[in-house]
Amino acid sequence: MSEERSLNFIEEIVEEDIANGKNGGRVLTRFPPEPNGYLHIGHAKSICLNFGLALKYNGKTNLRFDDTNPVKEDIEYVDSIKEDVKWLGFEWANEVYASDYFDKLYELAVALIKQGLAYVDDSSAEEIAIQKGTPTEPGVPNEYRSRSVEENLQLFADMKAGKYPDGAKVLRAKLDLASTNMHLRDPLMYRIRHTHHHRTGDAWCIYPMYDFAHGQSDAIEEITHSICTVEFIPHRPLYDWFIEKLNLFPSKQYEFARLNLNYTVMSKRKLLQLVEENHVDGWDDPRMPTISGLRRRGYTPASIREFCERIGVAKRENMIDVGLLEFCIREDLNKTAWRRMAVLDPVKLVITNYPEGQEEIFHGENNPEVEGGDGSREFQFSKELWIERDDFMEVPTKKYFRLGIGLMVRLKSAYIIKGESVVKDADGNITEIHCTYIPESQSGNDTSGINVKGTIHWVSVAHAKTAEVRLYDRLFQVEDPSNEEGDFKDYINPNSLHILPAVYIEPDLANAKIGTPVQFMRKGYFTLDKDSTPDKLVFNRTVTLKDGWVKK
RNA sequence: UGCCUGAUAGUAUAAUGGUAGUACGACGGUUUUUGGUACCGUUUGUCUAGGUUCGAAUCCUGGUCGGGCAACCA
Repeated sequence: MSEERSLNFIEEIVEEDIANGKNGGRVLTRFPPEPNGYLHIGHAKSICLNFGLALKYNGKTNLRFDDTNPVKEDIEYVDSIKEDVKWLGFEWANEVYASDYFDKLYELAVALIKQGLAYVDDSSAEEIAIQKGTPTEPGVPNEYRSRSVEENLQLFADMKAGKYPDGAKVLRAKLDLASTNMHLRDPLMYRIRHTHHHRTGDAWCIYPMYDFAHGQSDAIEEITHSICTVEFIPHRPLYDWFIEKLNLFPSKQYEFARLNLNYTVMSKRKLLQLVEENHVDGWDDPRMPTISGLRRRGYTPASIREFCERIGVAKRENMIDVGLLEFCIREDLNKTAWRRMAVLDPVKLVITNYPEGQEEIFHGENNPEVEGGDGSREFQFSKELWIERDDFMEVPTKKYFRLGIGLMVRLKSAYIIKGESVVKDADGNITEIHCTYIPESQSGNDTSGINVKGTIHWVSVAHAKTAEVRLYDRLFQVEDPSNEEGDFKDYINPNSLHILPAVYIEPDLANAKIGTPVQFMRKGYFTLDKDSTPDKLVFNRTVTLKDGWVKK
C-alpha cells in the first residue's frame, strides 16, 4: 500500500507547473458534463482524474454543466449527474453552468466583433459547409465575411433580440479559411435557437457553440488545467486563440484517451437508444455501464475509483477488459460483504438418520475476512434441506469434491454427510437425495476425525424464505459492438438477464437492505434491488465469485 | 490522399539515454469448513527499416498500422 504508483502524464505536467510556480501553485480543475444523458463509467474516469488531481495537489474542482444546447438538455440529467458525482465520493468547490456566463459570453463576442475578428454570416448550414472546403482544399470567403464592424454589431444585437428565425444567421470567428485544421476555418460562435432553456428559460434565443463557451468558461473560473479527451486536440488552437484575442485567464487544455470497455457501448447516443427502444429497463438497468446502473447492480464507489486508478491515464486508444472491473468489485466486496447462504437451483436433501422433527440452531460468521468474523448470525438445521443441484453428482467424476453416492461432504457450519441414494421422477430427474449424517462431525466440535475436501451451502426446507434473483450477463455478445458489421444492436446478448423467480434464502436475508452488498456463499455477490417489496425480495447478482474449478 | 495524434506481454500501464518492471488475465502449487480469499511460482512484450551513441523502448530519418478532424453537437 505504501508502494508509490508512478505518475501519469497529466500528474507530471501538474507537478512541473507547481514546481515552476505557475498560477502560484494553484490547481483548479473542472468536470464539465453536458446535461443530456446519464453519466457512465467513462465519465467516472474523467471524474476520478479531475477530482483526484485536485485532491492530490491541494486544489479544487468545479462541477460545470456545459448547457449550451437547450435542444438536448434537461434538468433530469443535471440532477442525476450531481447524484452520481456525490455517490462516487467527490465534492465540488462550485456548482456552475455555462449558462451562468451567457451575458459575459455575449460581451466577449461583441468585443471580438469590435476587433474585426468575428462576423455575422447569413449563409445556410449547407452553404457554409461547402464554403469551408475540404481537408485538402482551402475554404473560400463569402460576401458576409467583409461586413463592417458596425453592421456586425447591429446584426448580432438583432440576432439576440430575436429578429431572425432559427438558422437565418450565425456569428463566426474570422480566422483562416485556408487552415489545414478545419476547426480554424471561421468556426461558428453563435447560432439562433428559439428554444426554452432549462435554466435561462426564454431569456435567450442565441446560444454559444462549444468552442466559444467551454474555453471561456474555463477562463472565467480561472481553471488551471482543463482536461478533456483526445478528440478535442484539434480544438486546442482555437481554445488558445479565443483566450489570447480576448486577453482572458490563460487556462490550458490537456487531452487523454477516453475509456473503452469491452462487451458494452459507451456513447450517450447508443445508450439512449438502448433505453428508448426498451432493450434495457432504463438508464439504471443493472446491465448498463452507467454509474446509476452499476450502483443498482451492486458496485461500490470504492470499487469504481479503484478501477479508474488501475486503468491508468494515457493518450493512446485503449480497450479495457471488463474483467478488471469485476476484479475491483470482488476485491472490495470480499473484504466488506457479509456471507449468507442461498440456494439458487434447489434439490431436496433428506438426512435419513436425523430425527424427524428435530431442529438445531447453528451459527455462521458474517465475514471470515474480518478479525473475529465481524459477528455472526443464526440459522436452523433440520432433517430436510435444500442444496444446489450441481453440488450432487450421482456418478461423480474423479476430481469432484462435493456430494455423490458414497461421497462425503460438509454442510457449511453443520455436519458432514454421506450420499446414500436418490429418488427420481418418471423422466429420470432427481427429486430427492437421501444421505446420512455423522453426529460427531458438528462444526466447531468435530470429533469424527473425518476430513472432507468439499463444503457446500444449504438452507432448511422448513425455515427457508424465498426471493427473486436476477442474474446478469454481459449486454453484448461481442467485445466491440460499435465496430462490427451492421447495427450495434444486432449484437445484444439475448441472455443478458436470467430471472430465478423463487430462490431459497436463509431467514436472515429478510433483513437485507438496498445498497448493502451480501455474498451468497460460493455463488457470488448480490444486492437487494429497488423493485423489492416486503412481500417479495429481489436480489441482483453483482458479480459471480471467481471460479478456479476447471470442470472435467 | 491534407492536417493532427498515437504505437511496450492477451489487456492496460511504467521505465524520462544505463538490468524492460507492475497489475489484471492464463497456467501450476501451498493453505482453506466458500473449488472464494491469502500466499508462492510460471508464462508472454518494446510496430518496422536504417541512423546517432560505449549504450536506444527512449533521440533522428523513412515506412507500416491504429485513432481523430470537413455538426448551426459536446
